[in-house]
Amino acid sequence: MKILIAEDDPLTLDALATCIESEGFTVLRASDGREAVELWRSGKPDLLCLDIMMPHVDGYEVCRRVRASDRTLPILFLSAKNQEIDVVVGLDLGADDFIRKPYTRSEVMARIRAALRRSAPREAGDSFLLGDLTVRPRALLAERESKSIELTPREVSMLCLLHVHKGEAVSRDAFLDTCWGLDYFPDSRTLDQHILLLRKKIENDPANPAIIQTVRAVGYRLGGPMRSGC
Amino acid sequence: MKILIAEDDPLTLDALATCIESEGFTVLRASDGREAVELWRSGKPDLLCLDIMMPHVDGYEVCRRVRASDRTLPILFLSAKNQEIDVVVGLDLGADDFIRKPYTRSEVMARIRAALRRSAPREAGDSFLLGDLTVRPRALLAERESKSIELTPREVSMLCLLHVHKGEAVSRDAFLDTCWGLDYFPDSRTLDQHILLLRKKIENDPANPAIIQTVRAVGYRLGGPMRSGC
DNA sequence: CGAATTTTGACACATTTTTGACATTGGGCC
DNA sequence: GGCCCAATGTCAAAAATGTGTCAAAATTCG
Repeated sequence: MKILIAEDDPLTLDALATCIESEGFTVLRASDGREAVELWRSGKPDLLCLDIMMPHVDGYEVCRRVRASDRTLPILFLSAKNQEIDVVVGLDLGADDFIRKPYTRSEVMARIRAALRRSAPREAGDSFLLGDLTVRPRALLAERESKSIELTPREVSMLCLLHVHKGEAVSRDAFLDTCWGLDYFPDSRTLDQHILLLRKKIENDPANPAIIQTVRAVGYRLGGPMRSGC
Repeated sequence: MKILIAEDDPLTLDALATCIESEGFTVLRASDGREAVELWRSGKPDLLCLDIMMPHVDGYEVCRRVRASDRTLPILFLSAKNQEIDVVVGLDLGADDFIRKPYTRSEVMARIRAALRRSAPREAGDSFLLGDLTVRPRALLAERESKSIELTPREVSMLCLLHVHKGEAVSRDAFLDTCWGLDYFPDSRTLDQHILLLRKKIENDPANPAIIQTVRAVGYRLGGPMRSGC
């Protein structure tokens, strides 16, 4: 993991860098905004720590330029500027966090860890939520209020497919392609049957499915209020 | 977008809620940790704001429980506790941010916006607006004020056709060509019938269609604000 | 072998699509 | 304006289609 630090005061820069390196990260050092942008382009860091006031190009401007081509790279401001308006400006420029001086090493590290954690790609096999149900693919389990429901590999595979396509309908063909062999096209009730069993297992009221909704002529879709949907 | 606030001081809770609501969010209010967990399960909020010190179950514990089944929901701590160790504990529990008192409204809002922005890499994709209606073709859904309307594939196809030709009339032949088989020429009421059903589903007042307007002798066209001077 | 899982076929049921009959609307024409 | 005609709106019912459900058979796996 590479972290870029842009800070014009050599002492502060060094203190920060030492601290971050001691946690096992690689540090790229920039002493002004221009250098920061160059290093960002050449060094491919995983996270930026930017001071606001720097020669040539200030931290805001660095943030703006980076965000123009990378909307997900974690960017943290570290600054003595203490007006909340600056915080608001910084965050609304697309920064992920704004740490005011005086800060402690441990807080800076905690915020860096938090930012990196968020940007880490989710692994397949991680647990996820389906309504009030927690699905743990690797354990072949679903849990509701600490009650466990055993699942078969195929059932897990179906739930994962639905989860991956959360918010949209998943066609019956997609189910057969993904959860069965590709060239499998029975004119049969196999898929319906599996949906039926799944619903009996995981729905509170299998007769009125709240989790697995059917989309006639297409397939199925996850129900419930979608988070992050606008 | 729903935001859950857990805070045991009624005055603080109310001030926060008012502020957040004024930015257009829906607020779920919890006055202790237990309530917060219940509301989280039932209300499906998009973000949590947690006070640390609360009766029954404290903010840390709420965070722990939520993170046990949802690793991506944005969680912000708002607290008077001012030791950086608390900040570190909070963030390392998986929180996304930690805002200390005294905070300003604008900073809280900026940090909420930042957290929501990160959690919504969700590409709105191909969903589009029809008046006050959001159409999500891939989900076969339309939404108005968070109420879902189920659509059939044909209805989606018709709405998409109208949307593609937004601002101009779409001929009946075009509908039949695109949404039905090409060489389809019944002297029948099929198309009218489908328009009728669609209007019943999506129009506020189906008798006076505001979305799907008929263009006599031609076909139909999307309503709403038209460019003037055609 | 026995248990769990998967598949199949038959049937009922619900929804969508189409059709035909009839009412209503709007525009051109006298 | 009033009339006529074609285009569209509306309804109810039939036809077509897709799913839910069950019981039983087939398969897999320890």
